[in-house]
Amino acid sequence: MSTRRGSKNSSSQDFDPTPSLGKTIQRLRKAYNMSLGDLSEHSGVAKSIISQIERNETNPTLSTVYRLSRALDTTIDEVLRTEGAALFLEHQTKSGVPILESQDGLCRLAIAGPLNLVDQVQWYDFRAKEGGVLESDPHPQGTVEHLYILAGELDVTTGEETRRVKVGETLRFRGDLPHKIVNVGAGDAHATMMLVLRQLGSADNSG
Amino acid sequence: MSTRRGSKNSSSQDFDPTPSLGKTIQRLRKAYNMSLGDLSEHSGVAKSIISQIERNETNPTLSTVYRLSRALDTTIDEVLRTEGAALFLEHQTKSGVPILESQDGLCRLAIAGPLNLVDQVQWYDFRAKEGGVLESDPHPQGTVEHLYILAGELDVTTGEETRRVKVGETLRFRGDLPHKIVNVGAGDAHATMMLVLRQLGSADNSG
DNA sequence: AGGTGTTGTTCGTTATAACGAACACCAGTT
DNA sequence: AACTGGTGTTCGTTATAACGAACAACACCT
Repeated sequence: MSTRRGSKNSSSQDFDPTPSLGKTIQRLRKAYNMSLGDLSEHSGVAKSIISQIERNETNPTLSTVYRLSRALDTTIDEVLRTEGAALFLEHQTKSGVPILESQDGLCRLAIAGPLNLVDQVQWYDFRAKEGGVLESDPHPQGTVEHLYILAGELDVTTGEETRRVKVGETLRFRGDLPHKIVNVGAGDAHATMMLVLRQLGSADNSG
Repeated sequence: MSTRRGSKNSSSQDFDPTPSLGKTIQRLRKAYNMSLGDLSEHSGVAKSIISQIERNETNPTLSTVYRLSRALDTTIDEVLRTEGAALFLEHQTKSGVPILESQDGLCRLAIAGPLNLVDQVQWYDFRAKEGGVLESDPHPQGTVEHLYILAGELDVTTGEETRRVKVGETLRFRGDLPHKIVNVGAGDAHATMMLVLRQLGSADNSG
């Protein structure tokens, strides 16, 4: 009944406490556009360990998970939460920040802006492979979305209207409606996306 | 103290990831009336380790925390949740099972019945030191509470009415009202308490 | 092509989490 | 009082989580 005796590949006896942990860490890391080295430096955890954790090859310590969680701006229990695997789009949250990522790798939306501004403005790096589609649920009322195309060609549909945008162009549209972005160009598409949230109080950023 | 050997910058990121973990584990263990040995056997974790975890003298592995969580009929999530320390009564939940315990040790309500019947009947071992008071919020509509006194003398107040019960007596009263049990005897009091929940559908124990 | 910087992985070493057995402690019993 | 069965703690050993450095795989330059 030894749990740890030969546990290398003995994944049968006591099944993985958190089968999704590795995947979750990796998803968050990528969503923040961090390399293993970045995350290592930022969290204080050796990158070799992070690599192993992501591949579920080790059985991390609480302190390790904790440090990673902090570096990823979330909490231990968020990270450990065994959420059902996402189908196409999944969105993590914590402070309401959507981190979108397509499972098949067609699209990725990575957080680019500073985390502490998350309540006012959210700033993403959007990349889509050929044919990639990103569908978004409506953001909060009053949200305005800006899209600046760095590469490729996109169709943006918001509400009933569709617009085509190319490299160098900027599109500004309502983010509080369901919207969809399709990479209609020949290769990869790349854009900077900014969400400006409606300011409610406006006086709340002290301290 | 240090998380590990000379860590990068052992400044702020080093504080205990889960200062409450040890306390939580211990509280749950005691609430289930388990000894370290019992929990060890039930969870597969060495009792020496459990002891150290409870005293926050080690930095457990996820798998360890996981096994403990399972044995305590809860999830890693619940166990790690940094809840504010309880004042007088605190109640853990998971499946709705109240585990009541007085911080100062005057009263303790320990789960006695099998966990899988938790939806139909909850069965506790109640102990109170001299002067101990247990106040309960109302249980779900239709709940009937039974109290069988094993030792001591208690005053039970439910709604507006108060009854005094002594050794050997049984009291049956509505549990869906706020109620209070006071140890009015000279020494410790001891009773078996059973909550019979109102059966709603009765067809829901498949899984 | 051959650097050059990046990525993630592998590898040997060290610190330590987990283990089991021995220990100390206390309450009940004879 | 000594004994007994239970509690929680300690102690030496073993397996391994975490580490850093060396490695490999890939892209991007010049």
